[in-house]
Amino acid sequence: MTEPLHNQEALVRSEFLQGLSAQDREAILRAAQLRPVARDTFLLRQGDPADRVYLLAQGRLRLSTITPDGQEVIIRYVAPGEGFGVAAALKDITYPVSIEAVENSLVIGWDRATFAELMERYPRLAMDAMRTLAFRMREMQDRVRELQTERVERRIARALLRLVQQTGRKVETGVLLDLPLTRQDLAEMTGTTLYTVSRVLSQWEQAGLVESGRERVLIRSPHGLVSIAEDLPPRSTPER
Amino acid sequence: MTEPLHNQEALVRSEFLQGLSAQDREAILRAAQLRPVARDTFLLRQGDPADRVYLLAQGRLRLSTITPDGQEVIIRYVAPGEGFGVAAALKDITYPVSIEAVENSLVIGWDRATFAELMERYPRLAMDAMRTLAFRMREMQDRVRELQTERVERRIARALLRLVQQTGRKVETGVLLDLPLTRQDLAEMTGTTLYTVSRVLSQWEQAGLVESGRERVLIRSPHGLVSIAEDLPPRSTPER
DNA sequence: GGCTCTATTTGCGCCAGCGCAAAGACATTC
DNA sequence: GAATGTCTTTGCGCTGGCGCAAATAGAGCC
Repeated sequence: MTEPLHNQEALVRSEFLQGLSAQDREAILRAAQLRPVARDTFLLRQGDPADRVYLLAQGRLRLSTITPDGQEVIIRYVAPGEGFGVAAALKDITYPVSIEAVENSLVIGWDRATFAELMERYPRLAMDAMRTLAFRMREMQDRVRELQTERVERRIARALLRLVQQTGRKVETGVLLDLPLTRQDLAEMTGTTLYTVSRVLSQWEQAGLVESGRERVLIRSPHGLVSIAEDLPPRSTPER
Repeated sequence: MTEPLHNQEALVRSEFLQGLSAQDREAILRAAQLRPVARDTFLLRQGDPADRVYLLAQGRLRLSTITPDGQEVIIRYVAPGEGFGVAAALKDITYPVSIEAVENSLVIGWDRATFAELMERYPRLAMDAMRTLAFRMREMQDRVRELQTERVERRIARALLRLVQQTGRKVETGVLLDLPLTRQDLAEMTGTTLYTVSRVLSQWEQAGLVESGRERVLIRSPHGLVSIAEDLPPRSTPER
């Protein structure tokens, strides 16, 4: 957490630093601290004092909450260029999620006061942060709608499609989700159990839609998943 | 939507206008337009261009989305002093929810450009708006966690307790939810059906926890609901 | 008071999805 | 390359909650 940083690819194109000149962006980044987070270790834990705002430079993070009785819920995955901890540092005393690296990662962070100063000095930064929050808000709203109105199969399809957007890597036979992803992970993203996820994936594999293995999912037919996620009945889905 | 406004009780104490001097607050309010919304009419519809930021002065609003196949989901109720439309006006082209008055209401609104200017002139306003967004974010996150991990009965208990916080009116025999609230509404807030809500309420009525009628719920024992919402098993709730 | 409309309740049958259990498939380590 | 640990699959039985249908209860209107 020592030396400064300026023009990493992911940071330049970050949602966070959009409307800013290269110069301002550099100034903002110089005020940040770097910190590597090794795979399978936690950057911070739910309940820790929320004193920093972060941006992911490299790698992949998972934000999750755990209920008192030990059930985990994955709030979202973070890809390079995305910010996190904004809402918490703004409003809460403590972080509401635990943050774990699912790959070796590099995060940059500002302490709360510094970030506040920066927002004051660079109103565009404040705007970007707000826009980011607004965007996350909208995503969460959609997720609530999904959880309340859609069946498990459809939710899983949507979750995969979202991951395709965020981290899909095109290969010869389809799109590979470029992160280690267990059945349990998918269950925690969609509000079901690892058993049901496994059964659904098996079924899709039969149908030639996906190809999945240990901690690995390859989507052979994104279009097929879309037709499950949307409404086009792939099979005998009764009217509802 | 004509004459200005300054010091309504609810507005002075609004989450939106917290860190501001009475003077600044007044200036901000003067830049807004007033608009009454009669009970059971819509202020705006999902899909309308998101060109305004609002604050509720009086009454009660319901924000909801509807799925293509006609299922409705209630995102939240708005109480006096609360802002809404912030995220949409910031980021989206169109509003993602429809907004209906469940009581005769009075809203004040700024157009997007004016609000942006105000935020620039009064950084505290920007901070408050951000803090509000962050707070909503957190609420939505909690709701997702609930939907994924908790059973229907518990979700209904939580929804009622939230309403108690927001709109509970203390009466002799308990706390009355001071808004017209159907079983269908509760179902749309908690991701279940009006049938299940009805059954659960009947059961609670038997147990003396609530007293409910047509579009009306009175909580006789908030404490009893809490013990359902939390973990203390009220009866023979098996371990998990 | 009677009519109409909407909200509520409850019996009943059904099924999507849960979760245990046990077996099988990969990876990793030494 | 054998052993260990984790992840995945699938059979099986069960149940929470759904949703139709039909009866009942309020509330407002004339």
